[in-house]
Amino acid sequence: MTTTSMKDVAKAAGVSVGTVSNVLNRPEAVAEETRARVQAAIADLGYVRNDSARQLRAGRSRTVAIVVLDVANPFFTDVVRGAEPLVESAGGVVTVCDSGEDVRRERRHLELLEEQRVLGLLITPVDDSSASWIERLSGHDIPVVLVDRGAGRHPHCSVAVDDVHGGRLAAQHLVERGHRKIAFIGGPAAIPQVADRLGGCREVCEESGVELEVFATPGLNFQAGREAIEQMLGSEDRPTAVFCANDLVALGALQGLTMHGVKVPQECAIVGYDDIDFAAAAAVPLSSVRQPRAQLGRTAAQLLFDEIAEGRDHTHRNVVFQPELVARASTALEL
Amino acid sequence: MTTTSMKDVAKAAGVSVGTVSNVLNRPEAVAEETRARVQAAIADLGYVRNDSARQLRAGRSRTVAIVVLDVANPFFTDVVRGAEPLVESAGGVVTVCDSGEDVRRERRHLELLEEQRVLGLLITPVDDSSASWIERLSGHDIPVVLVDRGAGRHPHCSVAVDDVHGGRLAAQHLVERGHRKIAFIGGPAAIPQVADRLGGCREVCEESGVELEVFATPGLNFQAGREAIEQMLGSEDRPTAVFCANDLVALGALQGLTMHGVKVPQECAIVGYDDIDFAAAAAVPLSSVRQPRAQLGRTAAQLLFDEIAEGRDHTHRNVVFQPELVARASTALEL
DNA sequence: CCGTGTTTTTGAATCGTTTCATGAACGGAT
DNA sequence: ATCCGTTCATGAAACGATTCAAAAACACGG
Repeated sequence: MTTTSMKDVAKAAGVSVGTVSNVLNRPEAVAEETRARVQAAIADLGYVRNDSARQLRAGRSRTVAIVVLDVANPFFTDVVRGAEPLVESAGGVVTVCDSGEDVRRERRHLELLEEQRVLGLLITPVDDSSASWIERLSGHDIPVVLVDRGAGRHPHCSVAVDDVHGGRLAAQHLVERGHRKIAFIGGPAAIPQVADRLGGCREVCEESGVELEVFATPGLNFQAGREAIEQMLGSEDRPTAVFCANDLVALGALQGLTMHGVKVPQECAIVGYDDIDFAAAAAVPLSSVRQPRAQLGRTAAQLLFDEIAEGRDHTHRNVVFQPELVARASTALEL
Repeated sequence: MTTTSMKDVAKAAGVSVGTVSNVLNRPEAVAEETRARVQAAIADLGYVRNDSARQLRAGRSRTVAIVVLDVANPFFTDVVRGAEPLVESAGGVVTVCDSGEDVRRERRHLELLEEQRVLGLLITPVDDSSASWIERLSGHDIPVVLVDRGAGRHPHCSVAVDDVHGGRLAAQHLVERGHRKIAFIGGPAAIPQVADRLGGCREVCEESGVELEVFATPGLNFQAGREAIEQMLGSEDRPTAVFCANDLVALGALQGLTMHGVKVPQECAIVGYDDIDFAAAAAVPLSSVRQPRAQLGRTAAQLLFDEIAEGRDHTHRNVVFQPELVARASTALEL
């Protein structure tokens, strides 16, 4: 009843454990006839390799962990999809961890991943407070690549999109459309992406003398967008356009506005961020700032394996992509 | 440079490894003063437990694996979200594997999970061909719970939703709305959920003499929905309503119809399946068959831990939930 | 039949924990 | 001083694979 080990297989095939191991790992190094005998024994006993033992010996697992802010956000699933093929073709396995924008959850994951001696880590940190934890991992020889986030002066590779520029694009677009009062919806402000997008937006507003009102949300999801709209509709001198920190928030905002009979874009325009697939399929197709999601993931994985390969004499690289604005109905000029 | 182990900690603290282990696992069993000394050494050396060694000794990992058809489908992320709290409160960890509706990918995951000696498995199998593989795992003492899928006569616990009934609900709704020719969009037909939903739909159509045309798709995503519409619009005597195997397909279909200037619901009604959050926020809010997603996940995890706890004398349970139809604009009667 | 070179196989050492039987240390009662 | 009961600490034996130096088996020319 207890699980069968290599020893059992060895006994059944009348060989030593070393030979069984060879059949599994370097079949070409064992004689045709022996190999067959061992393989028969394996099939017979239903033997399955024990990965813990393997890893213990190897000192490292084959797992690449990706820690994201929200697995339910299509943006991140696309990033993961971009990274997977590369990892798998390198013989690795991907494991996805959801921090849920919560520093404590993130830390729990990091602790666990370190105990598991993962091969590498791709992470979109919740905020700057994670920095020391992350450095701890890379200090323990676990290469780390920051995703959707510049490394700043942190000692890591990174793949990011210029969020300040993205924020500018969105704001410029709205200003060009003639809006004189804009709302920004998003939060928590500690999330760097949020801060940067807002920052870019604010720059443009100041440059062009447009009023900006900020509605902070506790998270970047559907729900948050809807609630922020409730708040916004309460205020007098309502903004004529909203820029949302991501598309989920924007979809929530859109639904909130629609529920209150506010016409989009005639009475209130919307710009989102990420250009997830659902954006184009929304009630009113959303204008959005597009990021190269899959490429973000692919490049991150690439940097990770480069770092692993180069070992000691590796120099960190920081790749920055430029976002672009996709204009759709939610910011169309009134007909 | 090499990782520090318990031995190093023991030496630094001037105790034996057994004691260090005790500090970590049963701190109350070691004297106050010693404990402090060991903990200081741990912090000093930056010691991190090696999980592989732990698992090797324990013979089991603490990981509960969830294998889903598509991580990007909000239906599944909600199921996962439902399961997570229970698993974590039991001291476990969740790992999500995406089979992408591909039997081969699914099998690769299963092989790996078996090698990892996971604590348990929650799986939505791609189709029936997985059955023998899955039984192999449970034969090796890894409890398995089927998710969103009845166990039939397979020896497992299961949590499912009555898809045949769901299909009936959708069709009935459309028939009541006066439609005389309905299209079903979805596939591959080998996926049981697809077959059942179509089956229920077909029953109702036959009972009420309504014509049914089936458009098979290679997958259950956005893209598939859009392509099926291209095909449907080509045919003469076009159906006046479509029932889609899930909401992603429905959203794709909606976009396809809109792009071709076909008005929803006036010229073509749509019913989706799953009632994901995006359904209500779609261009035309989607009518959909709702499943208790989170509860599905929660119950599955519950059954899994029950099985683990009961051990030898466990009897498999099969829970079936009933779906309900949520009517929205996409099937509203013409105004 | 021997020596030499090549191909296979062996088996002990190792990875880092946890567990557990054993022993040490100590206090208090006799 | 001795004995007993607690409370703590010890260290060796697993767990199951991989690795590698060394032994065994074989081939073949002389």
